[in-house]
Amino acid sequence: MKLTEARQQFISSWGAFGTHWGINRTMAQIHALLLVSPDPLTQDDIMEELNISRGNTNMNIRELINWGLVDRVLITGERKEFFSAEKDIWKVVKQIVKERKKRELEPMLHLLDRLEAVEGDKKDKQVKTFVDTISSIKKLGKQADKTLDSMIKAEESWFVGALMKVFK
Amino acid sequence: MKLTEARQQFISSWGAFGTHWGINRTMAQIHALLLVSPDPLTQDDIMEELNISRGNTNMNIRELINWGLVDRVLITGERKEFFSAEKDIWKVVKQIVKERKKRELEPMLHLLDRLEAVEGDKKDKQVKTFVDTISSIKKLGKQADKTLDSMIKAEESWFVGALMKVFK
DNA sequence: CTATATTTTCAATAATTTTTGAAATTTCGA
DNA sequence: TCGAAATTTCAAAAATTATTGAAAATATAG
Repeated sequence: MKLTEARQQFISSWGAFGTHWGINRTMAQIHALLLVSPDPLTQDDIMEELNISRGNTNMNIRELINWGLVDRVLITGERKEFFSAEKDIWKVVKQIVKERKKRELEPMLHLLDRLEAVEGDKKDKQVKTFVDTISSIKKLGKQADKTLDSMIKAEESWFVGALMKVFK
Repeated sequence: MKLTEARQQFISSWGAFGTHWGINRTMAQIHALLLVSPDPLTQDDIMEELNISRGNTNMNIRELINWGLVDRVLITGERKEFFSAEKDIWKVVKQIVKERKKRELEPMLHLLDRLEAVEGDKKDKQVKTFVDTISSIKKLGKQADKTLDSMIKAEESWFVGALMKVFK
């Protein structure tokens, strides 16, 4: 397979992959493009390569910057802004975990705290099932929260080596 | 907070949560409803409780059954089908991990295998960056794959206790 | 400061995904 | 086997989400 074709396949699959994870196709494609680009790209480079409009490109680049996955790069002598993606995949994963934990897991845990305190008699089957369900989700969620915190702090080499031993 | 309100909040939040994970709102809401229902429900119960159409209800129940999160339950003396959700949250998480691994991670790893074999001179910066990116994603992906395999086999009690020690 | 290049915004449009509801099919008791 | 109840299907409509493109805002060179 030729490089051009391989790049296209990667970009398109990364885009499709993203949609399964609540990330829009274009954002994932821009990310993929920057991942396989040795040098920083401008907005125009990205527009041209992916055949998307200026507005779309701009919005999604900014979103990637918000996620901490892409950086603005200043190149001396150039007026335009350049963009480059973090290439260390372990850092990328940790960054995504960190953001999603903050945006989704933590608010969910706070909600569960409030819901667990529902009024009513625990002998009522409805109440009991509700409280039991909420409690068990909360318990697992809190555990996941702690585990992810540790993961965010961990080194890849450590992760790759040590985790396998634990999970036997 | 009253039970009715708490249930509604849970169902609605679980639905919103799902949309961030590529699961449609209704499917997540049906799942939430079944999670907090002590007894199995019929399609009509679900339609009424969530105010959704018969077709929508039917399709999403079927999808939940495909995911292995909901079971058809036969109740003697009743003609209608009843549905109930797996209540053990650890089993639910393992089931979701198992399915997503099969549907998303594994195909992605196969693609990466093919893409890694791109033609071209590794001294070419474009080629080198491409291959390096693909390789590092593949490496982490394979590691995640193994780790998830072990997790799928693990007991919750073990997970909760032991994992924390590892992640310091 | 001015002119121009560049970036950002956002209302309108397009594309995609979800939902409906009625018709077709299947199931099962009598 | 028949007929009513239950389930499934799926084309059309609605809702949601993504994309465009042009105008506004901003930044910078001269």
